[in-house]
Amino acid sequence: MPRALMSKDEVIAILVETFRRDGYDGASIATLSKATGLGKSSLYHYFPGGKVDMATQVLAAVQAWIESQMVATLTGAGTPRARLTRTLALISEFYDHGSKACVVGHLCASVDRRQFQKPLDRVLRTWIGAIGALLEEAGLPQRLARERAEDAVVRIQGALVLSGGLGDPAPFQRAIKRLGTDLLGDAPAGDRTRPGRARRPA
Amino acid sequence: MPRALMSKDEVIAILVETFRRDGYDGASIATLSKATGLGKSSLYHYFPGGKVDMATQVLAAVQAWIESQMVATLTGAGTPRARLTRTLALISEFYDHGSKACVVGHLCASVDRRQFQKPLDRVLRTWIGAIGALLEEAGLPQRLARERAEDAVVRIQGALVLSGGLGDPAPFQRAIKRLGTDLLGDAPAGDRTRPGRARRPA
DNA sequence: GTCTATAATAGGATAGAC
DNA sequence: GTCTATCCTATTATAGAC
Repeated sequence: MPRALMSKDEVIAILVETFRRDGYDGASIATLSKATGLGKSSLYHYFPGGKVDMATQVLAAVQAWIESQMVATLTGAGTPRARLTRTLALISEFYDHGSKACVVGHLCASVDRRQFQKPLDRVLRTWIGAIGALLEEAGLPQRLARERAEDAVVRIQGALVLSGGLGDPAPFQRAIKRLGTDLLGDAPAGDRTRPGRARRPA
Repeated sequence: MPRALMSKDEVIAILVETFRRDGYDGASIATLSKATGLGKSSLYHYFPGGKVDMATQVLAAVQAWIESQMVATLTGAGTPRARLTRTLALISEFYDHGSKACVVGHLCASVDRRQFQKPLDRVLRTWIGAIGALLEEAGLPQRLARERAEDAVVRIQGALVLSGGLGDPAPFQRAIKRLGTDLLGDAPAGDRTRPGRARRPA
């Protein structure tokens, strides 16, 4: 029996890249076969459930990435402000500064989304929760922290949609910049509670 | 020769609904045929260029809708604040308060998006421009008005992605609420310049 | 674990009758 | 303008050899 040409993790990494480029509905088995360099049968060996199975395992990989990389950055050394800045840089890097789409966003919009609803839910809630925890640690009341964390993910997803549609990464880059100034502001989004502060953190 | 069963506008309206439900890549000609009640050949009569043609004409319809309905609301009677509130209500209604996706967002993420890049660009820029014009009229400096208008569209798109992924309209509803308090705030998003104001407009 | 081959279906698009 | 019938390709998925 032939040895594996690549690890399953490597296969999944290529699936992520292909799904984020073509979308879930836009990527066919043939596309994914070419991208991975594996024949269709090899793909079905790894993912007996076909595309739904692939999406499920892709989501598990994203879940693991968030729980390691992103959480590590959010809970690492330095002030909350510094950690937030590093997290935004990590996120920006992850999306190639706005020129690559989000696999999670594509899965959210896919026809089959209900078939992997649970892991999709989990990824989104983990992501929002991780950012929310940092904001709370930074002193924001829980309710506000959670709301702003949701807003952060909303803006990242929306900015990627806009940048994708315009074929221009600038909207994404502006959104990341805005998050750097908005998330740790001392007032609820929309409420203004303190006098003139420049946008630079302390 | 048989008479038209429905006007082209009616056909396009059904295409919009089908694309927003299944996505552009997720909707097949057969799907669209069933949804409209027209045979494939009838669809190709209206849209000789197939799905790309459909998307182009759908975008033209959205363009017309924004230039009439949305602009009418944004430039109608009342204070900028009142008009913004009415516009957000209009938008919320349009997305069925978060339970229906955005056809423009789906087109932004589609594989064929470059084939209707121009009308897609135009719709997005018109949309952002219309909101920006109101914010400017309300007294915001042009640069800030344009940035916040972009942020508004970003947040609407992102919230629809999130609500779609979670199967829960609540994130969208919260995003609309946040826009009601954020867009006309007297400081740049992220800057805080005035003391304690409640979120209710004057 | 990987491949080629193949089945069965769904997809996009067209022809031609009415 | 609409339909049925059809074409051809692509697609999903499986079978079976190695």
